[in-house]
Amino acid sequence: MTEDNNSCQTRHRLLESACRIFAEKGFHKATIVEICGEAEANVALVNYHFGSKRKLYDKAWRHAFTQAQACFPLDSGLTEKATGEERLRVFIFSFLNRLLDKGSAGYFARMMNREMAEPTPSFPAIHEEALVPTRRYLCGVLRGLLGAEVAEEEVFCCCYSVISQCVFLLHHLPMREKVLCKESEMYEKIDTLGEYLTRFCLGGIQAVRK
Amino acid sequence: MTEDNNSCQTRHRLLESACRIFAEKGFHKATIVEICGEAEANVALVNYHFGSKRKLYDKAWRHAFTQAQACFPLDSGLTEKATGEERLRVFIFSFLNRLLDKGSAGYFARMMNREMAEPTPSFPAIHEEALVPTRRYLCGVLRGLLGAEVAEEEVFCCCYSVISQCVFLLHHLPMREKVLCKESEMYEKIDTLGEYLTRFCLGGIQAVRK
Amino acid sequence: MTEDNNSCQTRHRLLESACRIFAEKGFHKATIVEICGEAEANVALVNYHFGSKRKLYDKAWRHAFTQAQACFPLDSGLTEKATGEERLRVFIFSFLNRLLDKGSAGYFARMMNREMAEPTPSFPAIHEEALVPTRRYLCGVLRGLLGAEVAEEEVFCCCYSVISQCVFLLHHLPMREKVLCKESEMYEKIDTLGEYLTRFCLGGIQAVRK
Amino acid sequence: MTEDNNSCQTRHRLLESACRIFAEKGFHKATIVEICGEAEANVALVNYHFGSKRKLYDKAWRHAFTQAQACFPLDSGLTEKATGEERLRVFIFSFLNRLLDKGSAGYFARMMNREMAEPTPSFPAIHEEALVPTRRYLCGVLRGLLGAEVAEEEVFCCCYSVISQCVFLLHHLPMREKVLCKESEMYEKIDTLGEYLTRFCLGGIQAVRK
DNA sequence: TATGAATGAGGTTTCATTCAT
DNA sequence: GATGAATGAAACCTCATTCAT
Repeated sequence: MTEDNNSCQTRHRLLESACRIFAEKGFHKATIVEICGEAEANVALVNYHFGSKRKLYDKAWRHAFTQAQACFPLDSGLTEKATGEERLRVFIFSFLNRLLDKGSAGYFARMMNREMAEPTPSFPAIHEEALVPTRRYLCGVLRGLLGAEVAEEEVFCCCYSVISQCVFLLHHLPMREKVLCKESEMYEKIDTLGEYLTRFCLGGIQAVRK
Repeated sequence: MTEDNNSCQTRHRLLESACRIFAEKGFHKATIVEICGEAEANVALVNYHFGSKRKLYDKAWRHAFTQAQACFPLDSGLTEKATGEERLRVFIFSFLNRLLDKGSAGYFARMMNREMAEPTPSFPAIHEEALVPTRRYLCGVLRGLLGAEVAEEEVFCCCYSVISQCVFLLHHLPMREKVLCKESEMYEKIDTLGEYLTRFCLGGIQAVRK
Repeated sequence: MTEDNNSCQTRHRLLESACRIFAEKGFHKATIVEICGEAEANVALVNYHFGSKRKLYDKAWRHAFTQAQACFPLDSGLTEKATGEERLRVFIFSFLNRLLDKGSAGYFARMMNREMAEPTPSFPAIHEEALVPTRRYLCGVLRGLLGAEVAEEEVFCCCYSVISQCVFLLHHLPMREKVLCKESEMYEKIDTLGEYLTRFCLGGIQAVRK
Repeated sequence: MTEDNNSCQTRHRLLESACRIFAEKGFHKATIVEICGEAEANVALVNYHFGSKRKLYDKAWRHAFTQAQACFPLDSGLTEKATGEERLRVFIFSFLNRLLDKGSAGYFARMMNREMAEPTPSFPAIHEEALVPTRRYLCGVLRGLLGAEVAEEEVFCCCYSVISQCVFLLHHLPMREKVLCKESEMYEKIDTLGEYLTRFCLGGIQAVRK
């Protein structure tokens, strides 16, 4: 936040618009004209403030990631004494919140959604700075549940199992928006959903542990 | 399929190229020039034969879906006496094969990968014709495992749990290509992976059933 | 000429306009819009026919060089028995004509004028294909005048002496156009000028030969 | 030069940067941002101090010309008794030094190199203030060598012959940088080169004089 | 004097689509 | 059926210049 000093309002407005529009349309379909239009700024200002569309995107995903982390920490409210099950539950709920938030805390997840299907040149940096740390945290939680004798590879697979089920919801967002699939209304209720996922995953983990 | 009569070779070549390139690059980044280049056809022929890029895409995903179904039926090799567990295992393996196939049987899955993250106007039709039937089949399998007293909603959730874990692999393909994440090498082995997923999902289902 | 088949008139018009405008304004100040305007063609056609502005330039200088060679061959009218002095005179006159021609035979020289002061990425190819052969021809002529015992380096210097004096005229064109320097009116008379240059250079060559 | 009072350091830094960058890239390819970047000044200051890019260029070439004159006077070290040949030799060496100097004494020559190929609106003033006086001086030297009965026009031609051969070297600099033409290595040695040019020109002059 | 921000015009390129043959 | 040429809209980027402070 110190380097992105908001001394310039327009610059900040551009960043906000960029986050929203990149999240909504992805890097390629988002246009500078649209971002500037929303920020009520001249198109040349993107290049003035950020250098290029790509560099703006780099600032934007970092900005969005910071907001997601701040709003929904992965270990929110956990004490040192929390059990592995509690840690997993909290992770799942935090992750779901990040994924389903319709405001600025959800921008990063939506950007990642596109990034996975159609990576931009920024992907390696995103992976390094945002995805790997998250995965590492979850692996730690899962190791606690699986015990020491389970192979690292299986911890890793469980990690993907948990994440994939959460992410698929987001993956599913456009489907729901387009198709209005009434059966999936329950997905709106994060509580119900989180409980279900926790239960399912704990069952799966149990089975993996043998 | 009768209208797709291969009376015209060029038209067929265009369709094949379109499948490959739409699968590789997605609808938006694929260009007509490239598709025609690969098919050794004139650019005007896309519009002549199909009307527009969008209509070509419509033919292409259907074509790709047909191929995926033909190569990897979801109930491949099952007899009437097969248990629920066997049915689930076969589903997972078939689905994984569709997802990871590098040839024409994998085109549809890769198109869907993009379609989920960035739906085109064709999405509703795809959903209706391809995704819903698949989901319905899997729900049947899961109902057999969960028993009659479990709510429909929970069957539905399990269905998403199974599918999401499979799909995430594909979702992860570009990431793996870009980042060369060595830890996930085991994902190459469909056998190992399928067994893992079957075990994890059966555990999860067990937990949901209580 | 065989690959630049003029089967397409617009393409040919574009090439002609490009030669004229690149010669007049140089690569950087010439704009695609202007070239297409003169050729009465859509701006996208440059990229359609040639791929990019740079590739158009590549076609253009080659086209212009071909025209210059065809109009004013360096050995125009020489027989096998021609003396060294006659060969030098013919070279100087041909070269002057290429430099001072106001039509298409002079385009290449004017392009080179810019290319020398501000080389484009095409320069190495130009040098290789156009400049080196010309220099090699003149060096042959000069070797005949200087005799066998003069060092290669000195032949080379004389070559530059001859060329530089010719080229400077062209170099001087914009000056004349801008300043209307009446003293230099004689430069218009290629005859007078060519005789002067021949005399001066022969004197210089004599002095170098000792 | 009194108006160029160095009361303002920033203004002076801008002028210095402008000289260097205009010499390196020419008027058109040099950008205000780059000049100001090198001078560590704000982009608005060019217009504040000089009015426009063009007016900055006007100050710059004059500044550069002054430096060239100060470093390498055309009659450096000559006494009143010096012969015409000595005067010519000194002129050629001074001129070569101005052309080939890599520091600030060479900026003007490099600006002229571009100016000749692609004149800016400043050209008439440059011609009047810088080029004509130099030419006039050389004509005086040549008149001494040619004698009184040779026509003014021929003195003028000889003047161009001398200058053109010198200038061509600079004209050739970018070519040498791009193409690494090893044959011309000797051109690096100003001594060798100056002697050669003096000899060649004296021979030419002799021939013109008949 | 100096600054950071803002502007607008203009440039190249890409691409789906259409036209005439 | 098929072709090559042509079109126009839209995208990103650059840059000299100007404004408000």
